[in-house]
This record gives sequence, C-alpha cells and structure tokens, in this order.
Amino acid sequence: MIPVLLADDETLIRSAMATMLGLETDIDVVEHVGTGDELIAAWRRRVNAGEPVAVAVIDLQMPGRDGIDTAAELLKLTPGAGTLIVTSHGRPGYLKRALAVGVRAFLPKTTSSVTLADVIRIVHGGGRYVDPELAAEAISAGDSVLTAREADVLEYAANGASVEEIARHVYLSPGTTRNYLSSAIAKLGVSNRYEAAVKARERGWI
Amino acid sequence: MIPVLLADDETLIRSAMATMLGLETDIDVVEHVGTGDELIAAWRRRVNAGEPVAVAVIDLQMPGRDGIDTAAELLKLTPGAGTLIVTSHGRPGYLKRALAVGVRAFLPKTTSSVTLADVIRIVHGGGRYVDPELAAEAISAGDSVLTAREADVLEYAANGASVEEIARHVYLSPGTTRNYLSSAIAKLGVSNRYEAAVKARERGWI
DNA sequence: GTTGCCGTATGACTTTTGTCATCGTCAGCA
DNA sequence: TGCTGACGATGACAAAAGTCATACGGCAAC
Repeated sequence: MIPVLLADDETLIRSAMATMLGLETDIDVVEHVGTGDELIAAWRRRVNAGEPVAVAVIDLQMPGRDGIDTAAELLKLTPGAGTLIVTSHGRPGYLKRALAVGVRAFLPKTTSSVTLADVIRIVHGGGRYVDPELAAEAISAGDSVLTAREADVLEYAANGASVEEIARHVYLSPGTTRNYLSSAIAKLGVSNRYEAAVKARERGWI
Repeated sequence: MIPVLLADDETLIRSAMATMLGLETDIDVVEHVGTGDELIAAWRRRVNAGEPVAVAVIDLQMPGRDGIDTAAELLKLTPGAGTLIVTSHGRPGYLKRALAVGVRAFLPKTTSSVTLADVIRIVHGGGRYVDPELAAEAISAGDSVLTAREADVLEYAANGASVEEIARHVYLSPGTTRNYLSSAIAKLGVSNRYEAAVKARERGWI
C-alpha cells in the first residue's frame, strides 16, 4: 500500500479525490487536509510517529501557503520526499518553479483519474512525471527576457499601483522604477505596463 | 434514484465527484462530460429517449460555453430543469447572473461532499439552495453603481487598452470615453482605471 | 583588463490619463 | 410641464506615465 496525503482547499474536490483514490487497491489516502500548513503538520506528525507518508498530492492554489511553497517545505523536512502538484491553471511559470524546488510530478486537473493513480505510483517508485502538454508549453514559452528587477516592478504594476507606490515597495527611486517599467514594456512589445503585466503573467514570468 | 448529469472540464475532479456521488444510495450519475455543449447534447438526448435527467451539476468555469450559459440553455429546453452550479471562484456577480437565468442552487467547491449530495436532493425536490456565505457577500456587494456605458469601457480597460482603443471598440469619442472612465474611477473610489477594473470585477459588475 | 550588461539614479521631454466645466439630446417621472 | 439623469461630445488643464540620454559602480566573460 502506498500511503498518500492529500491537500486541496476545495473540500468537494479533495474528498472526491480521496474517495476515488481509495478505490485503488494499492493506494491508501491516510489523510486529507485543506491548507499547506496542515499538510506539513500532518506529514511531520506521521514521520515522528514512525509511519511516514510516501506521496503528497498538493493543489497549487491554496489560501495562505501555496502548493509549491508547501512542497518546498516538505522537501526540506524530508529530502527526496514524493511530491506531486495538481493544478487548474497550467501556466508554464508554475511548472518551472515547481521543478526548481524538487517537485517530482506536475499535473493539470484535466488529466484523468487513472493517470493520477499511475503518476502516484511513478512518484512512489522514485520517478518523475510532467504532463506532456504543459512541458511543451513551458519549453515553447522559453526563458524570461525580463531581468529580476523588471519582473519585480511589473508584479506590483499588475494591480494598478502608481509608480510611487511601486517604488516604495521595491525600495527604488520613482525614476528608476519608471525605467524598469519602460524597458519591460519594450521587451514585451506592448504599450503600457498593464499589458506588459498581463503578458508576463501569461508566460509565467512574474 | 435521482438521475444526475455532471459537467466539469477538469477530468480529475469530474470523475472524482462522479465516483463519490455514486456512493450515495439515492443518486445516480448517469453521465459526466467536459463541456457545456456536451452537457446540453446529453440532456437533450436523454429527454428524447424518454429518460430525462433530474439534476445537472455544472461547473462555472469551462472552456467555450460557461456554466451559466449552459444552464440557461438547459432551462430553455426544459423550463424548470434542476440546475446546480459549482465553482471555485465564488464571486457575487456570478451568483447574481446564475439566479437571474433560473439556476436553482449555487455552491463553492469548498463545500463538503455531504452538502453537495444534500443540495442535489433539495434541487430534485424542487427547492433552491445558495451557499450562505456567498449569499451574504452578494447582498453586501449590492447592486452596481456603474452605468451601462461605464461598465462597457471598464471592461476593455481591464486588458490594458488605451483610451483610443477603448473608444474604437465602444464607438465613442476618446473624450467621452475618458469621461466614463473618470466617473467609474470616482464611483469606485480608486485612482486609475486598472484598479477600477479590478474592483469592479471583484464585485461582479463587469 | 577591457567590454558589456545589470542595477541604480537624475533630468528633460512627449504622450497619455484623469479631472472639470459646459453643452445638447432624449427618456422617465412627479 | 419641468426636473433629473443617462448618454454623448468638446476644450482646457494638471498629473501621471512613458521615452531617452546620460552617469557611475559592480561583476562576469572573454
């Protein structure tokens, strides 16, 4: 039996997934929780109790600590832990971030339940799996053309902040902030920062 | 047995929900599909075959035809049909739109599976159900303070369009467009159109 | 060890936004 | 009948955003 932990804030989906995975003969959903913090607590508790969990299935979007953060924390606790991220929003940037922290599998929620069970088995066996379509997208989106600072300022610009506000947040002079915004706009081939923010977000660069 | 149809583009969730609802003794998930169009086709087919479906559980966010649109179509086919919308994004505007077209229940995906089954029974019995928290939000958000035109221009502004572009889209002079933007900004108590668009969208006004 | 890029900053300049006053038409309503 | 408010437009002005040239220190690559 593969002991599995489940984290998803959407109760409906979480318990539905638990029910469904419970039908697999070799998978045992030992617990399911609604936040990243709860997942970490449960994982730690089970490790301490001498009955460690093999695979954590984590939703990407959760209130508070997000899925990738949560996975990173688990991997700090237990290097090489089996972590699997599922998500509704298959943006390339997320995939990249997830792989960077050591997540072993990344699936959109549009995959079938058969695949999910299979991937849990792969992860349990020490393997990795990335949804092929997402992988293709991530590769075609390419690396960010934005510098770190440009991405920083764009992040704040996305919510409609003024130059002054952005400048305060990132501890820059307003003039410098405007330069970064300007160069991000030029690099992305758009005509204002809001379009730039939208485009950068699509590509997973902010 | 209550015959139920399920529509959700996220296969994982859809089949998980189907599995779970299948465990209820009085609920029978006769079919589950991934788009609004498929749902309508399935509904129509079953009506014609003389074995109509009692309740359609529809995800709000689907590619192509969205959940509310789909429900509206079903209700045109079968006035009084039992329709139930589930969603990840519990925005008041959606709830309002859904109730306006005649949807009988509206649930966030954070509700428990027990509640879902119960609500299916309520809808089957001819009743209505709205998640209390969502209802409270919808009431507190109140009606839109924006005029039709203000909402129009804000819609385009949200994607980062310039005044000229917006003006072209809505067939207005640039000056008039700016006036509408300005008054929307004032009404929403923010300082630029992007913030205004964000706020209006939160409230479900655009 | 020079070249090039990033990060940071300033100043000057143009364009775009946002605000306001004012005007006219038209529909609904007291 | 006259008031009100939405719709549409113009012009003027102020503020914000975007562009460009320029400068200097640091750091990595060649």
